[in-house]
Amino acid sequence: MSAHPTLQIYNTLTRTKEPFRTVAAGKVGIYLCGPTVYDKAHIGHMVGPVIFDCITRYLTYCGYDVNWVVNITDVDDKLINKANERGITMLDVAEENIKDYRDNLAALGVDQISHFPRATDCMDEIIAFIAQLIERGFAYASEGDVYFDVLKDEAYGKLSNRSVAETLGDGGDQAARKRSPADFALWKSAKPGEPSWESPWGPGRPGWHIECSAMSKKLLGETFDIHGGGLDLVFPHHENEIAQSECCHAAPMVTYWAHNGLLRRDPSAGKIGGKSERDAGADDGGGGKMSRSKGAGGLADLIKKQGGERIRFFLLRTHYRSTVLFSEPAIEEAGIGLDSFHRLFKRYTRVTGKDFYAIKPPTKRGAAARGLATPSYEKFLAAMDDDFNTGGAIGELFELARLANKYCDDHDLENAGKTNTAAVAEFTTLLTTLKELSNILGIFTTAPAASGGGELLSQVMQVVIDLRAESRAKKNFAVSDAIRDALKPLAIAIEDRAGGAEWTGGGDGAVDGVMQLLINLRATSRQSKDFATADAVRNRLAAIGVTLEDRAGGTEWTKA
RNA sequence: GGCGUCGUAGCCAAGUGGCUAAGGCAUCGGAUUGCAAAUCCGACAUCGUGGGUUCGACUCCCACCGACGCCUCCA
Repeated sequence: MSAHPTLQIYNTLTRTKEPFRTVAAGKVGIYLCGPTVYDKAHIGHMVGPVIFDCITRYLTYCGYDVNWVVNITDVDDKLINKANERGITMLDVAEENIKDYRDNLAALGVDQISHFPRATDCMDEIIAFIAQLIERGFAYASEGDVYFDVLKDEAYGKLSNRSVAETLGDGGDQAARKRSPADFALWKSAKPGEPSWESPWGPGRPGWHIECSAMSKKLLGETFDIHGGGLDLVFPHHENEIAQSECCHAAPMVTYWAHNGLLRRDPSAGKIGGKSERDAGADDGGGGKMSRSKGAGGLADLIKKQGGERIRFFLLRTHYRSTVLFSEPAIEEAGIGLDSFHRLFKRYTRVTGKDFYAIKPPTKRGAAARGLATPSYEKFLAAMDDDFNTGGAIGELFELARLANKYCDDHDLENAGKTNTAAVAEFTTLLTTLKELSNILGIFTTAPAASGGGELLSQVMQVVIDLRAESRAKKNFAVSDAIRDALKPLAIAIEDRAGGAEWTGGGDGAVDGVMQLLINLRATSRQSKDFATADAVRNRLAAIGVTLEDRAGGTEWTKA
């Protein structure tokens, strides 16, 4: 596959959208700055991985061979401090948080990463890189530290659009060792008791920026295609990376610098994990701010509560360069939209007897007969071509869902139209295209986890649905409606269909609730001398291994 | 202060120098349903304010107001 000229990518370096071209034909190298693993991840750490996962999927779909690297910074002051606080090693701190990070990525469906290098695994490359910078006159050793000589780099400041004069701070604690306050550390000498590595300049550890230059060179080469990260990394991190790599190689480091927007919790609270949160100190519960401790540990819990697909979908609704206001109600709202797709997938099964998640759509961009889906298909790709506009692309997914539902309605595919093979084929094409496009976004890749409550709930619900169907057949709507109403507080919804009722929802405690509903139904039936219904309840529960025992204080149920 | 980003309906959010400014949530009608749910159809925006450029701007330029980011660690 050759270049893809219709794709435009916004480049921070030029502050414009540019046509996409690659360093090597057909190949794309991507480097995304990953986390410093001194603590648990927060949702803001997922923005980059999710969008780059989509970018990788899309470029792969367009025929490129993508190599995507996400680094892990596992040596740093904060890790050392955290290890000391907790009385464990820096390595322990890193391992714990890397696991958390990777679990979170997996839950959000981020599975396209090719390499996951850790700074501590690349010490040789880092030291060699620093040595080369010294040799070429862009860095100098000073009292066991090594600094990058910013004044030697004429291009310094080009990414963040500032002059060296503007970057001059007070030089920090190590100012006395620097030639210029703007110089930054490539190697930091070890203080007593700190983890350290041997180097030509004495024992120490790498500065923050050098690992990315060394690791990207190792895995992607001196010049590669896309470098990503949060907008907050533009300066100083990425500016310094460019300085290091381009001075060392005398070649461009990256073609496109792509920075994602940051998450905020509240319109006035600043970015998540940002300054306003750190300054807030103890959690005062006010202002909608998320304290660092709460925010830092919250992602795994949030995923558990909301589900990874919802969070991914929520993040993808907005263009990646925008600021996103994050809140749980907003995620839940996104989930409501998602549910309408899940219902359509069940409808597909009712019509065709097949599983939506088992559909194998085309995996490469190209001409295929897409029938009624064609306009939306083209708009979807046009949106992705325009700087990976996932928000616009998702709009087309909803459009496809609407078309599919309408087609199903118009052709009565769940009933009489089921045998209309041409119509079913057209309907299938709509769903296949929906699968093809949602694969690019990495959503709807696997069926949602079964409702909480497990197998017993499914069995008991079947009993409830059967009983209700019989009531309806006898026009005994008082009973059938009472059942449906009683399920509502348990977060279980019933939908009546031509082929029988379907239920969704439930969760922890739902089994008890449903059982109580049946027990109550049996009691009221007995009161109204409807012994047929009362006995049916007991007998059918017995058939699934549940026995009812009437006691003085009420009826109890047990599962064999 | 310097350098940037942004301001589209009740909320979220695409997009365009000129036909009806996507889509989602919510709300209100209608079809359908025993009643619901689901689904479909329909209603719901003079695009922050004020100027300018233009035959024509929400889209380009300037100013102002407001929000946010970076300039120190940060995805």
